Amino acid sequence: MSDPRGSAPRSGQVPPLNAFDMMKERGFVSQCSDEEGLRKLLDTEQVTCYIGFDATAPSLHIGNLAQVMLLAHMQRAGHRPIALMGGGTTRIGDPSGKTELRRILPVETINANVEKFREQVSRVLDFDGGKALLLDNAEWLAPLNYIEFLRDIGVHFSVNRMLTFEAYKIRLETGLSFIEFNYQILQSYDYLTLFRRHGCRLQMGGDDQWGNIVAGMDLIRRIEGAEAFALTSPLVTRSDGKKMGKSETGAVWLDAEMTRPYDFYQYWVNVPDEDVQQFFLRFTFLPVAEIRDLCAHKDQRINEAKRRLAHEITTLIHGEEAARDAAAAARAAFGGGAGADGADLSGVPSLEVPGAELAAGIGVVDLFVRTKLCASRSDARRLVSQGGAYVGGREVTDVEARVTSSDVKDGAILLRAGKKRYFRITVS
RNA sequence: GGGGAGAUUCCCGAGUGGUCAAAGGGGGCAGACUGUAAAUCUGUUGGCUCAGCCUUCGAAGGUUCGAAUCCUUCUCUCCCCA
Repeated sequence: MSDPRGSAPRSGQVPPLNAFDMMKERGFVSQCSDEEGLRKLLDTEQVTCYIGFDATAPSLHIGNLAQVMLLAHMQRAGHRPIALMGGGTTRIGDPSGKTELRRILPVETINANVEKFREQVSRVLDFDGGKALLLDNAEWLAPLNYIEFLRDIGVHFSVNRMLTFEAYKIRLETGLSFIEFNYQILQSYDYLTLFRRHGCRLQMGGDDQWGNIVAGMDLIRRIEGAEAFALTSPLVTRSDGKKMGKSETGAVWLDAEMTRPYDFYQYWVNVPDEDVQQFFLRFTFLPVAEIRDLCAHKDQRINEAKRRLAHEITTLIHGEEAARDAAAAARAAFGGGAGADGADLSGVPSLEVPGAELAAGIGVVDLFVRTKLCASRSDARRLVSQGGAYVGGREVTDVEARVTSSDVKDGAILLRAGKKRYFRITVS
């Protein structure tokens, strides 16, 4: 249970017959091209399904993780997921939901991103023995011949119809370049290719992808005369209206360098009450009944559930040890009061400062800036004057105050900015 | 190709010669209230050697005692006509 990967489906296991209902129960279903048809298909055979991922950032963030989790849930239900990296389509840019032209990334950057994704997705999906596939659409998009493509694929697309899609309608107001306009055609071609090569018959994605997915489905019907399916999930939203995956400091990434495991863990602990169940369902593999149980309580006990949620997801992404460290650090910081003696602060970011320098004394303002707790000296002054700066548990009220060796406790100094941000200074 | 509109601080968006580091909203940060939640209220939100100084209003020049505001050129964006 604590290592979700441990219970991945074994080969030869008979697929449970209700993958569709599982998705529905866990909140993954928003729109479906043919609910009955898909349910029947999922009941009768192992279905290959895919979701595409952009390669615009050097790491997946937790919004993408929602999609990866859908694939993982499908895998556990006995089906075969394909994670398709958009190494090729990213060279174009998807206009869906965007109001501005996306800047086009250099090919080398895209390739590097694809490699990072490959590693991250492997943490959640089990690729052993072809139980899941990881592909890059650059493989078939890059060598495309323009004339042939127009002749074989382009003929099947009606510009009139494409113009009716909401995504393009919006962009029509502000401007839509020709290559962006082709995104849907390329994504459709992806689906067709996966159908041909891997027998993929289900494409999933977020609600914003509905148009693109359906277009691919149509293409398969026109060219191959075969039935394929489309299914979209509601975009993960937070009840407080904050953008999913955006923390105070920006997006929450899966990469430990970009978002420290401690912050990753804290993100989930700080989720609004109303969202806990929804996140459990989509981001963990816990049985639905158990989730309902965990989320049944209001008031303080819901925090219990939040910690469990954070533990499950952090374990999945960063491993059990990192999750434990993060939990311990959080307990130390919030549990027994800030900087309680003997607290385990290993998960709190830290900085080493030469003992000699400390002996001479360092201005609080300087120190807070050095820890990145404050963006500038002005910012640090502001923090102090507003009563949000703490050194070793004591509030600092004087901007001119200095931190010296006498502030060291157990070989370190714990700094705090506001209620939640901690930083540890160690002496060398 | 022709005509028109515009580029303002993290975002949106006021601002047409001094009282502008620049209204208002959003977001962020801090404080109060709490459950490391939400909602709400308050303060704050360019930088610094901080009662003062420096750098910002697409870019570069110019006019002026003084420019985000006026002039010139350039770059980019959008709209309309062809």
